[in-house]
Amino acid sequence: MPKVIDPACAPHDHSARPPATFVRPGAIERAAGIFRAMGDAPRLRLLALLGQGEACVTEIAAAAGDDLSTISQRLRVLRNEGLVSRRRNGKHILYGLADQHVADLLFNALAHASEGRADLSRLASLVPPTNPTQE
Amino acid sequence: MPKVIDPACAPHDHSARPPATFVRPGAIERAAGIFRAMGDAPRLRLLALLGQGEACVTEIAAAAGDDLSTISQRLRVLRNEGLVSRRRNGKHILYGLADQHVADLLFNALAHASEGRADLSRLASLVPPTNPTQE
DNA sequence: TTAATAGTTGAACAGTTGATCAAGTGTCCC
DNA sequence: GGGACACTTGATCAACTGTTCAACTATTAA
Repeated sequence: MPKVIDPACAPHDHSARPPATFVRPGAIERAAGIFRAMGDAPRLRLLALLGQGEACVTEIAAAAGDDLSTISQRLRVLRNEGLVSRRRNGKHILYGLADQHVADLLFNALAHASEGRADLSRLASLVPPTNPTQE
Repeated sequence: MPKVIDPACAPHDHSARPPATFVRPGAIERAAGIFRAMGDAPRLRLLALLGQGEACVTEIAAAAGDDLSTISQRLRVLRNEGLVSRRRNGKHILYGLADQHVADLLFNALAHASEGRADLSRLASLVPPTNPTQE
């Protein structure tokens, strides 16, 4: 039997550790908000769609097979966390990913989610290296 | 007033777009699960703590000022999504970040959350380039 | 102005989730 | 074995979240 070197909670000291507030508390809360907004499959699918380019609400609703109102509510959540951009074009309102950071986050997560069982090269097309929201 | 070039939903065609299933559906669901697990401030703070190195439950509970049971429940959620590693050391169970991917995700999110108003150099110490769970 | 299209917002309801407590398992030491 | 310590698990309950429906605002075209 492998004897444990230290009887207690060995290699690290039990009390001489810097407090959890190593990173400013506000950042944690904001990051959690961002994750919470992305932590819903329909909403994440919506973001993935926007990763392919801008789209108006009607278009998104058609692609998702959902109600306009439902899509609008989902977009509101994403917008509240600053994850999507919004601009008007006539009668339509075009949504897109807010910035490259969001695209990176999305890509990273999908890469992790597909780890070891899907070819990541397919994911690359989701978020091209150039800015997805060209203007 | 700037006249709109196209009367309808201009620059992109309204129906000639590949379906949202550009990335396999399972990956979206898993990624959403990961985000959901990280989308809670106490849980994210816990992950940030583990980013500094392994820790046992008692230690985490002390740092967070929370109940053992509460911490255990939070760890269960994170473990269900494969975000943390677990190994026994005598009476204690040491938790850590599951892999570098999780660390990257964490770092990326905190970087985005602090965008433009905090120096990111501080965050770098949270997730060192070397693997945080040395064995 | 009126009608039609496009989207947002508020309320209500069902489903989910997180904290807490009590009871359980596993490991160490005597 | 027995007791102490270190967790885990199941149940309960309050709080939150997502969807739906109805009513509302905004833009365009006639």
